[in-house]
Amino acid sequence: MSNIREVAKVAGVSIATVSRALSNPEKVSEKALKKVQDAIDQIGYKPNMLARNFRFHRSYAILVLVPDLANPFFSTVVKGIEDVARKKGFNVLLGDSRDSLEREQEYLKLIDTRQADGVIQLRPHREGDESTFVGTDFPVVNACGCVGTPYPSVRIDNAAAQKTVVDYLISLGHTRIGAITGLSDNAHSKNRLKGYKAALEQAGIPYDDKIVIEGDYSKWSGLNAATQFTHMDHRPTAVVAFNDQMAIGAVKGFKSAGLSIPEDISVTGFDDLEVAKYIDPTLTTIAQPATELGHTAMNLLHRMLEGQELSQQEYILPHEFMVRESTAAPKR
Amino acid sequence: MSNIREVAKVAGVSIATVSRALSNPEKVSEKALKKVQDAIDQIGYKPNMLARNFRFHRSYAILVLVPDLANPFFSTVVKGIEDVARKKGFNVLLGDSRDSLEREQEYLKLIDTRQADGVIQLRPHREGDESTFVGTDFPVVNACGCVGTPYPSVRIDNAAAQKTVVDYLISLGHTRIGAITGLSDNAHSKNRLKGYKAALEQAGIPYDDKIVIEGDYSKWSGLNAATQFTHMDHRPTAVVAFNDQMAIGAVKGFKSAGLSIPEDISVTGFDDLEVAKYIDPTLTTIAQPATELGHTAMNLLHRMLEGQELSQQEYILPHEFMVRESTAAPKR
DNA sequence: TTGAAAGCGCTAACAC
DNA sequence: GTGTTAGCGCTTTCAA
Repeated sequence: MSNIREVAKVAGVSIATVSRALSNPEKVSEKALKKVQDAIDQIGYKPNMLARNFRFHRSYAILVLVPDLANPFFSTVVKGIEDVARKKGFNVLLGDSRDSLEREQEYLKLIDTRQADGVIQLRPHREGDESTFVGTDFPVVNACGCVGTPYPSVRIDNAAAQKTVVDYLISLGHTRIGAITGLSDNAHSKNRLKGYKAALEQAGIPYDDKIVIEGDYSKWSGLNAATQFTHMDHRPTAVVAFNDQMAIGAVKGFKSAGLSIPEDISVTGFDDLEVAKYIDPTLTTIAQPATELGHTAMNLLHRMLEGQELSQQEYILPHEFMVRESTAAPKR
Repeated sequence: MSNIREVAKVAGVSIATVSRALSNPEKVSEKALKKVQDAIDQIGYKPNMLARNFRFHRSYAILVLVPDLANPFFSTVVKGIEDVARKKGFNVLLGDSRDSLEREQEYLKLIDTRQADGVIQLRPHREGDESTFVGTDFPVVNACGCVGTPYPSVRIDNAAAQKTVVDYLISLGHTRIGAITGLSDNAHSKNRLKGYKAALEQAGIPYDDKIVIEGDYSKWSGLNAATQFTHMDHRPTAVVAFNDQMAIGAVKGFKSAGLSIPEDISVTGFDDLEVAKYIDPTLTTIAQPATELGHTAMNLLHRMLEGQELSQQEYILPHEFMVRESTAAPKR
């Protein structure tokens, strides 16, 4: 493999001139520039970025920690991140943590060993994260997290979004509204639950934890929850799932039990996966701006990497409430 | 940031000893090893992999070129790749090409500049690829491609799989079977079409290109194709979509037109996305072993990177035919 | 078993 | 505008 020295020899200049021709062409004479260019073309020289990065103590790679790449919501965010990473000259290192702190730690070693310059975390901040993510010497930004993240973050207002959904159901006449949450210690779940409760309270509907079932954001857990709802004496007339995957599972569960949606029971989701428009019935849900979340996160991280100050710590992107076929007024 | 020299000083040994203690501990005396270990602990030394990789002329990263990360099939394959990459000590660099050759070229520069050691390509080989992927000095493996890939590859037998589907429909009594293909120059599409034609021919059913509609693997194109089918005079009684996304779109299209599935028309997919089990009706489809495709691809690439010879060029993994609710005998 | 020293490819003072 | 040279952190020959 050719190197800068070889180019210098062929061009009849010094390696410094070659280096400058590549990085600061304005500091090199026309004539030298041409000689260097010709030499490069002639021997097919490609700069060794490994050496360059080593010199700069920078990997020009960022680590994206994603809980589950197979979830289309996350993969869309990652696409957004990658978009702008490319433009800024950064590579994206993939870290699918499977929601395991241990695997996450494993990936974070890439930072210690200089193989990544910064991190974008795609899960809500947790209590125990203080030691690993806060006050560290590497830049971290959180995308699609929650209120109260102690480092720069970009997200939607989860509580407000979920409240909108429940407000709407109440406006349709529902008074017994169930929920399928995420795991109880999941911050998203807590926030969305807050919105759910706020809507109920505002309408004077008492909170009943018997119709709040814990899921884990998987389709299967949604199906499972639906089955539990169908066996209840005083079954809800509407169920809000805290993400689309569980909503899809719930729809299947209710249908399998012989219920019609939305006639017998309304169902809502959260995320607005592409498939939400295709299932039957189409899903009423909250659209998160997945791509923009990714764009913004990477832009923030890039600014941090450049040593710029951020004007805000928290960026809240607008969500959209998508009313579709899976919701209707309760039967009377 | 601490370096090996600092460790050496604290430990009272030479940097060579520290280096050896780290990479070849068996070549260092017990005593020295302990001194080094203590020093490392004391100053919290972490080796600089940027320097190490530079020395070895290796990035220990592999580039995964994926046509569309938002497609759950691909993201699952990528998860599989990442699984074993991690275990082998390789990082995964993400390259979402959006099916654009230009973006792909852009990513391949990572190879020229030594930022990636090899490539896994997740799309079928094309004619024009000869120059970029064949006879190059970097290792490439193709995953989920097609027959006739001129470099190591792992895939299923697309033609046979699609033939199984059509055979099954014929066995149910269908004689007018439509198809929703991928883009006409897509090799997967060509292969699956081959299986489709083979099944028809075997059953003595003439091929009719009026009921073969070109899609682009997106849900939308499936929906679109279904609309076209519903407007036909002599409408098919079954439609095979060449992937699940288009099948999902087609199901929606047919339902919107007032048709029942499978009573009025049978629909099949290809891939077996998780959601195929959840939509209504559940989708009859071909299950590709997405995770295993990823595992195998990375294992192959790793062997190539280690300079080992591969015993085969082509690895064919078993697929599975999943019969679900979206197919039934035609009405008579 | 250990240490001294060269060198991987590149950049950036510094001197001319 | 250009060249010489030191050095980034690490591994590895070679010699002791």
